[in-house]
Amino acid sequence: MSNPAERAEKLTDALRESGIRLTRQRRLLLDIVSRSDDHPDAVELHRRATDQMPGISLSTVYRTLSALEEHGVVQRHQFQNDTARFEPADGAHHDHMIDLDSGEVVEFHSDQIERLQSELAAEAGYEIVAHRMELYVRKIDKEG
Amino acid sequence: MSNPAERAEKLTDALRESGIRLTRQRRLLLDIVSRSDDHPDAVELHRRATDQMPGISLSTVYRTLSALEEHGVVQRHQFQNDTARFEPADGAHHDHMIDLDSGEVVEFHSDQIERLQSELAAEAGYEIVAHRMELYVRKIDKEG
DNA sequence: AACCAGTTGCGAACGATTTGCAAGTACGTC
DNA sequence: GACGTACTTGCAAATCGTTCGCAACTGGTT
Ligand SMILES: [Mn+2]
Ligand SMILES: [Mn+2]
Ligand SMILES: [Zn+2]
Ligand SMILES: [Zn+2]
Repeated sequence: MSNPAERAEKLTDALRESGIRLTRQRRLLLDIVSRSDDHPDAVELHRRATDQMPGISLSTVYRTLSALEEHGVVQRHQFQNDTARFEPADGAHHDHMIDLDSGEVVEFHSDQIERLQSELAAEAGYEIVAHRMELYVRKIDKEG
Repeated sequence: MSNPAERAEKLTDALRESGIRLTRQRRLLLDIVSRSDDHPDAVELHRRATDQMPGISLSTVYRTLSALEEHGVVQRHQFQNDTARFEPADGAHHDHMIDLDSGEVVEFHSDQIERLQSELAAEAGYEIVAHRMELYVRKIDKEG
């Protein structure tokens, strides 16, 4: 939908309008998260941030990620037995497959599943506020 | 599939065969979990166990639940922002809807979704080892 | 009845995340 | 461009669900 640079810019604009104070730390983290496509966790984001801002604290990373999440520009995912992972929240909704061997996270989407989920909820008298679907997978072995 | 009594008995048999030692604490917890249909967490199970065995420790509850999980007679679920919840693992696979207002957990199953999940994984070159699907829902408001 | 590896209760440790607080800073106002 | 203040930061300590070390205990076997 957008390259990392405009993605970060778009998110910065969204933030400025929401009245949140744009500190150096927040700008940096927003930029780093926007450019990431690998669902990093807080410690990894702190590591990346430290390259450009040596003194930044892990607390600030956590606080900033929570703030960015509240303002809807970042999404948090809590996969099984793992630390929370983050990604920019600009794209369309999608779910995740986690490769158990490599740890790689693959994104996917199925309109059909989403529709069925809504129907099943409706049948039970509910509307869906949020959902989570994760497939823990292994590469299919092509060898004999 | 089975009433709580035979359910507990069936699970006890499965355990005995697996060589695990059947202590009073394990028998009690196995019985309590088998009779539960509300996905209790460790603290709640400890509370229920204490009624019949005042001295039982929370550590033992946690250790026992892990043991029962390893032996395949109990299943653990980690819903969003919540402690781990447990249920007997004798029935067929199902997924969960969590009522955000009441906390109630509703079970559901869709062959069609399960099939689509496998197809999507296969398309990406993967086979599913495990998956998790949770719908966080609210009762549909019938009022104007 | 004796044996002993597995299990328990207790308290301490763990680890990811959050929080209190004093010092620092963004940003609207003059 | 400096000022004032409410918001933010870095640090260290707290939190909290869960796990772990260890000495005492016990299930199941001989
Ligand atoms: Mn993603
Ligand atoms: Mn269930
Ligand atoms: Zn989805
Ligand atoms: Zn399922």
